[in-house]
Amino acid sequence: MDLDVEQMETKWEQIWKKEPGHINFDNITGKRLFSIDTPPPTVSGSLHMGHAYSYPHQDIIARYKRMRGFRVFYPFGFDNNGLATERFVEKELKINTSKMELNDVLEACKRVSGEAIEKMKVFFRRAGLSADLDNAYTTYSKESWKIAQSMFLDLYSSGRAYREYGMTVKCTTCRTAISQIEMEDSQRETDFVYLKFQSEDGREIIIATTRPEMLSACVAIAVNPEDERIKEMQNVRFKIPLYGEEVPLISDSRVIKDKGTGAEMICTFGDQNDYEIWKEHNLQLKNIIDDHGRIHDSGILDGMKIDEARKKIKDILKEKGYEVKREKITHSVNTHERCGTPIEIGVSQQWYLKYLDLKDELIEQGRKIRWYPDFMRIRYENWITGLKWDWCISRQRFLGIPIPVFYCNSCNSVVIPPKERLPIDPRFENDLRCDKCDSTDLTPERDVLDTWFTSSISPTIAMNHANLKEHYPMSARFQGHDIITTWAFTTIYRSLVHYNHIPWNEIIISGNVFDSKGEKMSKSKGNVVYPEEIISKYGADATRLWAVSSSIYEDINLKDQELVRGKRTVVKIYNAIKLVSSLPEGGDRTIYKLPFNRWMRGALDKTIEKVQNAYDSFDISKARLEIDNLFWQNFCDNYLEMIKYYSQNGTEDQKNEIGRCAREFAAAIMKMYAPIIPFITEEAYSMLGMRESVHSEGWPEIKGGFEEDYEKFGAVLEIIEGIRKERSRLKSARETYKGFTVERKKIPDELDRDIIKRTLREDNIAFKESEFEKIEVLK
RNA sequence: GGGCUCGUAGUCUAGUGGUUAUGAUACCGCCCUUACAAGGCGGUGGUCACCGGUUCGAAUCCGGUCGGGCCCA
Repeated sequence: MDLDVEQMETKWEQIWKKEPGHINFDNITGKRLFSIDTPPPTVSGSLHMGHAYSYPHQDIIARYKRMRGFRVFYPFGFDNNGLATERFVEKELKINTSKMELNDVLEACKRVSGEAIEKMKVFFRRAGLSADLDNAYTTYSKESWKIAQSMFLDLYSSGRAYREYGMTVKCTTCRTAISQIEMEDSQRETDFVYLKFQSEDGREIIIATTRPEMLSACVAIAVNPEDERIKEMQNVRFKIPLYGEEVPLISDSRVIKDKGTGAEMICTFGDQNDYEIWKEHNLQLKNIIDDHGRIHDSGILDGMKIDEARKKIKDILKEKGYEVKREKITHSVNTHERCGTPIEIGVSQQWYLKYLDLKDELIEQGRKIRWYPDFMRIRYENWITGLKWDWCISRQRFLGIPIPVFYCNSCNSVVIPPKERLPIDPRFENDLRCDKCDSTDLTPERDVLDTWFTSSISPTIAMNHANLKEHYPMSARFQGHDIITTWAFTTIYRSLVHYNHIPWNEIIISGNVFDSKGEKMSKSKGNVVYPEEIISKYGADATRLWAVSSSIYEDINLKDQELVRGKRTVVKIYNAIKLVSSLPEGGDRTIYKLPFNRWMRGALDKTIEKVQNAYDSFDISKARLEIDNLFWQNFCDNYLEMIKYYSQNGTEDQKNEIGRCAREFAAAIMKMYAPIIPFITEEAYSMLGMRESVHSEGWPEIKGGFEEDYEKFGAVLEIIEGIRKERSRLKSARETYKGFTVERKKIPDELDRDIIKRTLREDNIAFKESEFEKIEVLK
C-alpha cells in the first residue's frame, strides 16, 4: 500500500476549492432544478458525529443529481441567531449577558460566532461537502433579519401573529419565555408531601403535592368527579395551611383518582395541568414566581429561589403539624431542553403564532410531501394532534432577530414600521410615529424572535439568497428524526400560512449517532468522539462510507469496524485502478468480443440500474451495497484476475479490447461511487488519465444487449469457483497435486476453457462430458 | 402511560410470503498469485428477542410479551 489517504484527500480539497467548476451552481444553467433545504447547523461550539453522519447524505444526493443532469441548488447556512448561540458565547467568554450593555453583547456574539462558523466551514470542506460554503448565509445576517421581520409583519397583518397576556412557559435560568417545542421531559426524584387542609367546621382533606412552595398560590382543591368526597363536601371551603385563606373543593376529570390521596391543590401555576384546571374553572390569579425564579407574595418565602423555598416550607409544615407524611417519588418534570431547568408557568405579555386552528390543514400538507421513510410522517401527525397551545415566539433575550414593533404610549396601539425600514432594531431605532395618533412617544418592543421562527423559513431564506424565489418550493429537505416535531413541523406550518404551499416535495429523514455501545454521546459520560478525529484517522471517504453503512433513517453506532471497512474500500479502489491504468489506452469502443468483457459489461449494466433506482429513492446504503458487490466480487476477484494473462499474452486486438473495456468498466464504477466517496474516485479518475473531474461527468449509461452473455458466463465462473474450493480443501502448495478433472453435462468451449486455466494459473485441467457435474483433484 | 420504530453468528449488517438466511468484521486453516497480505481462497459460528396465530410454507404478515431508541404525556 502506498496510498496516503489524508494527503490524497486534502490535495483534492485544495483543487476543488480553487476550481469549483463542477459544483458551482451559477455556472450551470438551463437544466431542471433540484434544490436542497439543508439544516443550518447551530453555532454553539463544537461539531458532533451527527454532522459527520447526516450531512454526507445530502451531499451524496446533490452529487448524484448533478450527474443525472440536474442543476443542483445546494445552499448552506449557519444558525447563529438565538438562545443556543448566546449561551455559547456566554460560556466561551465567561460573561453574563444580562449584566452587559446590549451593544456589547451583540458585538461579542458577532465576533465569537463568526470565528466558530469559519471553523465549521473548514470541517465541512474536509468532509467533502459540495454545498455552496463560500456563499453561505447566516440566520442572523441583515438579509435574514429583513426576511424574517417582513414575514412577521405579514403574519401580524393577517392576524396569525398576535400579542396576548396569557399563559407562558418560562425558563428561569435562561430568563425567557419558551415554547412547547423547546420543552423536554426529565425524570426527577422529589418529595411527595401529604398536607392536611381543614375547613371551618372541622372537616379534613389530605392532598399530596410535589410543590409545597406553591401553597400560597393555591386557589382550589380538586378531586376527580368520580370521587365520593365531592358529593359529601360539595360546598365546603378549606383553609390553606400557614396562610389561612379559604379555597373551594372542585372536581375535574384531569385529577387522577389513585395518585396520592386523589386530591390535589390547584395553584396558579404549579404545572400545565394546574393551568388548564385554573382556566376552565375560572379560578383566581395568584402569581408568586418572578422571571428569575424568585418567590413573592408568600410571606416567609419571599425573595427565595424555588428550591430554597421548597425546602424551607417543608420544614415549617412539618413543624406545625400540617404534614401528614412524605414519600420519595420519581416523576417526570417538564424542563427546558437547553439547560435542564424545570419550566415554570406564568402569565405575561408574549407574541404568539396561531396554529391550533390549522391542525387538519397541517396534517393534509404533510400528506402532500413524500416522506422517506413514510412512517416518519406518522410522528409528525401525532405531534400535531397533540398540540395544545399556539406558538410563543417572543424571547426575552438579546441575541435574536428583533420583533419589529413599537407600542404607542399615547393611544396604546401597536405601531408597525413600513417594510422599507426593514431590517429594523426597535431597541436602537425608535424614531417612528404612531399612525393612529401621530405620537412619537413610542415604547420599542425589546423581545426577540424564537430561533425556530427563522429556522422555519430556511427555504425562503435560501431561495432569496440565490434569487430563486420563483422556484419555490424546494425539492428536498434532509433532517434528523429527532427534529420532525420542531423543524419539519414549523417549516410546513410557515409555508402553509405564507404561501399556502408545501415547502418541499420530499423529506428525507436520518437517524442519530450513538457511541460504540449504543449510548448517547455526552460530555458528562465522557464518550464524545469528535468528527475531526474520525476523519483524520480514517479519511473523509471512509467516514462517508460509514455514514451509509446502514439505512440512513436508522440510528447508528460509531464503530471502528465500519470505518476500517471503509478505509479498506478506499485502498482497494486505489490498487485496482493502479492495475487498470497500466493497461493500453485507446481501442475501438464498439468491440466486446472476449467473453469476460461481455460478462462484465452485463454485470455492470445490471448494477447501474439497481444503483440508480436506489439513489432515486434515497436508499443510499443500498446503492453502496450494490456497487461494493460489483466492485469486489465481479470486478476485482474475477474480472481483473481473468484479464491478467490476456493483457500480457493476448493478441494485439485482445490487449486493446481489454485495455479499453477495463477502463470503461472502472470509470463506470467510479462514477457510481463518486457521490459517496468523492476523493478516491477523483484520484482514480485522474490515474485513469481522464481530463475531466469525475464529478462533472454524467451518470454511466446502460449499454444493454449483454444479458445472455452474462447468464452464459455463469458456467465458467462456477467452474473457477469449484476448482478454487478444491484447491483450498487440499490445504497444500501446488507441488502436491497434478491437476483437476472437471465433469460437466456440457463442456465449455475452447476459449472459455482457456480462460479458466489462465485465471487459475492451472495448466492441467481435464474436461469430461458426463451426466454428473463434479470436480476432482488429480494427485 | 401513549404513538412510531428497531431487535438476524462475538460484533456490524442485507433480506417486507417460497431452495440450504446476505455480506462484512473478528476467529481458524491454506496460499507471499507480477494492483492490493489493509490481499486471495476456504472454514467454524445463527432455536432470525420470546410466545401464540394466519398460511401448503413466516426472519418477513397479525396479536401479545420482553428489551433498546426517538417523540409525546
